[in-house]
Amino acid sequence: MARPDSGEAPREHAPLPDYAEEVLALVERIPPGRVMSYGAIADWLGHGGPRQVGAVMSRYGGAVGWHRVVAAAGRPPLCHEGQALRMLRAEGTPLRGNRVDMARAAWHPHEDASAAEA
DNA sequence: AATTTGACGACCG
DNA sequence: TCGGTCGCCAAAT
Repeated sequence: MARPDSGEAPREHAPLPDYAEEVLALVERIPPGRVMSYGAIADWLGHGGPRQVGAVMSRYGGAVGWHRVVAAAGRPPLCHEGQALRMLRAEGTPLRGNRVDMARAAWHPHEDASAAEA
């Protein structure tokens, strides 16, 4: 069984679309208590768009912290918002009613390489 | 190969 | 603040 590929995260046994690998890899980097918007992910990847990120999450999001991905307005996925809000709250994510306080919870990959701030 | 979908974003009223 | 509309771009059918 020769598999020339190595180094990929064994989160899925089947070959994922290139875009899905990038999205899932970034979603898994989101620390607890923080969230990222679909648009922010697409922007960080440098290509695609918020719709593409959402489309990937709908198919493969179940393997990652999908609840840490919210809309730019701070509202979690419309399909399971109650479920997501509960998990976000359990992680200590700053919520504001049924919406995430993006002003405090918005995370960016750059922060991970720049130590923690106040 | 073409069309439709999709866990959205920004804009408008 | 809320609801409706158009646009985006890759994946699935």
